[in-house]
Amino acid sequence: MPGGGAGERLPVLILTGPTGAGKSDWAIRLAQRAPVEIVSVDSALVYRGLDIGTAKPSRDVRARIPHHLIDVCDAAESYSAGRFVRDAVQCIHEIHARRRVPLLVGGTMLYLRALLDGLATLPQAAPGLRRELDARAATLGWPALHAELLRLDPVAAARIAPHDSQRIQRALEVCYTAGTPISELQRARVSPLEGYSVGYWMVAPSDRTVLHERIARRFEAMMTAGFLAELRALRERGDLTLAHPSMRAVGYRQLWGHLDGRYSLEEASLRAVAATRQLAKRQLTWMRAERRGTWLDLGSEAAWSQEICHKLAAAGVLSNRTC
RNA sequence: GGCCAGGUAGCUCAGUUGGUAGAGCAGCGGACUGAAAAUCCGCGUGUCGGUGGUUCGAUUCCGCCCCUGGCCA
Repeated sequence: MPGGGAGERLPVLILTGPTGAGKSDWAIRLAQRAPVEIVSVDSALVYRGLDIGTAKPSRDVRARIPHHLIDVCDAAESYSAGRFVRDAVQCIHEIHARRRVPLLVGGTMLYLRALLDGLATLPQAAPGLRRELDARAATLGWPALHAELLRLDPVAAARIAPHDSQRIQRALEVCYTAGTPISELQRARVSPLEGYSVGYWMVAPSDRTVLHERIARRFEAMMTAGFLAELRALRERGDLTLAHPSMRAVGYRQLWGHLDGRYSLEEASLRAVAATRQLAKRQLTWMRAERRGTWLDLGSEAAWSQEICHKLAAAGVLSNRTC
C-alpha cells in the first residue's frame, strides 16, 4: 500500500466539469500556489498531435507546471479506460512519493468512474475479432448480433440496446475471448483508490446557455489558431482514418468530413460546435448521476483554491503562511 | 408600381380533397465496465404571417394587408 509508514496518506483531488467550463485554467492557477501536479483525465489529450482541437495546455504551461497523461500515445493507437486506470494509479503513487498532491482534471467520466469505483478484470480489446464482428454486423445488422449475445449472455443482452454497436461488440468479444459472460466478470470491481482521501469538485455554469456561448467562442478561437491545418497535417500522415478513436474526437471528426468534401467548412463548423454541446450535455448527465462531490459555478474559483490550500495545510503538505 | 413563387417547430422543409399538423437537424432528459470527445435509448418544443369572409368547423377555400425572394417596369 502506498503512503504507508508516513502516517496520514496524502489526498487525491479531482476537478471535473463539462467541456468548456474552464477546468484547466482553474487547475493551472491552483498549481501556481500549491504543490499539486496535474493528472489529465481526458481521452483526447492522450494523443500526440491533437493540440489545438483538444484545447490541450500549451508546451509553455506544461514546462512550468507538471502535467501527466498528456501526449502519452500516438494518434493511430487506441487508448482505453483500462490503460487510464493503470496509468493514473501509477501517477498518483509517484506524485505522492514526491510529497506532492495529485490534482486529477478532466471530463472523461468513464475514466473517472473506472478509477474511483474500479474496473473489473476483463480481457483487452481484440482487434481481429472486432473486425470480424464489424463485418458480420455490416451484413446482418447489429440486432442480429444482439440476438446472438442474448443466447450467450442474457443478462448483458438485457441491458444493452439492440443497436448499441459498441457494447454488443464488446460483450461478444469478452464472451468469446474469456469464455465467460461479461456480465459475470463485471460483477467484481475493486476501487484502486480505496482508503484514499478524495476531494471531488465539478465546475459548470449554472446557466447552460453560458456554456454554449463559451463552446462557440472556443471553437472560433481554435479555427483562428489553425485547427484545420493541424488536422490536415494529421491526415497527411496517411495512416489515420475516421475509424481511429483520435479522429472521432469532437471537432476532428466534423472537420475531417469537410476535408473529405462531404460538407462546407461552415456546415462542418456548425456540426462541430453542436457535437461539443452534446458532449457537454452527456458529461453533465454523468455528473448528476454520480452524486459525488460539490458543484461550483464559474465565479467561485478563488474560494475553491482557498479551500484546497486550507485542506493541504491541514494535511501538512503546505505551510499555512503560503495560503 | 405590376406579375409570379413563397411565409407551417429554433433551422431546412413535408402535409392537411376543410375536422387545429410531422420529418431531418438543433434542443432537452437518460443509459454508460479496456473505442467513451465513443455508442445508444427516450421526448415535438407550434397564434400553421395578420385580418376579415364563406362554413357546424379554416392552417387548408376567398378577399384585403404585411413580409421575403425572383422577373418585369
